[in-house]
Amino acid sequence: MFQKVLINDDHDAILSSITQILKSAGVNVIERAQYCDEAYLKLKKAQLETAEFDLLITDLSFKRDHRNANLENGEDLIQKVREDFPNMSIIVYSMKDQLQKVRLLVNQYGVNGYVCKDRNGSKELYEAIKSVALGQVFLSPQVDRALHPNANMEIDEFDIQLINLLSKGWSQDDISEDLKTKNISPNSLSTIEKRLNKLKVQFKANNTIHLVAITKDLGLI
Amino acid sequence: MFQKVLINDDHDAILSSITQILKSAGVNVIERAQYCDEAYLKLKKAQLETAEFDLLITDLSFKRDHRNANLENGEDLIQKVREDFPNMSIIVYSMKDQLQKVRLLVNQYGVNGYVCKDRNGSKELYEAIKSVALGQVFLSPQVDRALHPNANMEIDEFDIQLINLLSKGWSQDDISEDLKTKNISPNSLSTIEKRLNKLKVQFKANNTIHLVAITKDLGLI
DNA sequence: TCGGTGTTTACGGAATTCCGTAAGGAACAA
DNA sequence: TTGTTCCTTACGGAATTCCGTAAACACCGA
Repeated sequence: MFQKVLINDDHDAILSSITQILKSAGVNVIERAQYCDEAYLKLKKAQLETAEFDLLITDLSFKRDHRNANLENGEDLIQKVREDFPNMSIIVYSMKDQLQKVRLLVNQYGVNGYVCKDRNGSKELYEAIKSVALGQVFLSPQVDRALHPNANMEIDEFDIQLINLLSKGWSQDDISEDLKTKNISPNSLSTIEKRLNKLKVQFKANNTIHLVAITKDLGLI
Repeated sequence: MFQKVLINDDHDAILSSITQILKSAGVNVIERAQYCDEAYLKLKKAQLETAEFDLLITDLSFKRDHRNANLENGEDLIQKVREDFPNMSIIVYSMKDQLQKVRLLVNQYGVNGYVCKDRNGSKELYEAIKSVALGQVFLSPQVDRALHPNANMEIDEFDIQLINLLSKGWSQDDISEDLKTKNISPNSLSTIEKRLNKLKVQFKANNTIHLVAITKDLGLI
């Protein structure tokens, strides 16, 4: 079992809950953070004192407050942690259940577990901690199929970026021009329209506004 | 202090946390629900047994799952509870911190407290329970100004509904026609355009897509 | 090399949205 | 009553998006 664990979540209620779970799993040293910057500093400090953490449990979404944050969300933190502590285990404990996001975290950042904060979140987190301690990867059942890309729709980075820019107020023409200046292909207005049409069919969207709203709900952007 | 309290939240971790808080506030009888329908049934059952609850603490957002829900979210539940149990105290304990939503809940549904699940959510919930027990209305500091409408932008229910329908894929013309059949005024395409223009200025949106994306991020829709 | 397939690009007309101008009407104070 | 203000409605041209057709091009297996 893990010896020293850092938990990072902005809700005090969740921190208490995770602490309970860790204790019942047999973890002795538990530290808490409520900001990603704070979490990172604690990890660094432990490293200097050669008493490193061996597990990080973190949320993804953090509410901003008056402080200005360097690492704004869990994804930023995970990216940084993976650079500096490649051997540390990471479990994500989040409300998000978007396959896209899970896949990114597991495949790109190599997180070891992904648990959905949910009706049974506590129980699943307990299982995740035990599994990850044994060197396995744990995914909540709801997002398990994230890593089995078979049954999944084909939408690539270009599509995501497209919708993302639209949601930021860019016109289709803006996007086309921008891609041309950056020499990124495809970049024609025509292709952008075609891609959007494909996406509208896939997501059963009546128009572009609808498409953006749907994908926002899905957490794709 | 309250005698019998029902808590309703879909996260088991949060339920445990609230239970702890209630115990430390001196509440003896605590029941839990993880679905709005379940909560409503428990309230009704208690009424039949003439052992009514005197406080309901509920979340607003509930994840759907395989069950089909009658009451889909906390707002539905509160509306129903206010009809059937006009004297019951209600505290909302939610992630949402949108003034619009808070104002609606307090003014229209007469909820007695609104606590933001937050870095200090547990502490505030404890205070809220004590205040509401004394007959006061408690609002988290973050949303306190919701009831002081002075510094707030003027967006009415019509505006919200407008953006909401747009996000569901309706065209401006669709909306106009629908309003006409329902004899709701204003309903002209022209006014819809004008309202949208005003909103775009207010939210610094470049176009309608942008507007929908922004208001979705703000939780207005 | 030759089709077949799929993607990118171009183009044009239809539909919709955008945006300014202006008239009609209700509320209100002088 | 009159004038002011605010909201609603109407209209028209410009801009943008929507949608179908079709050509250009790359990739790949036969």
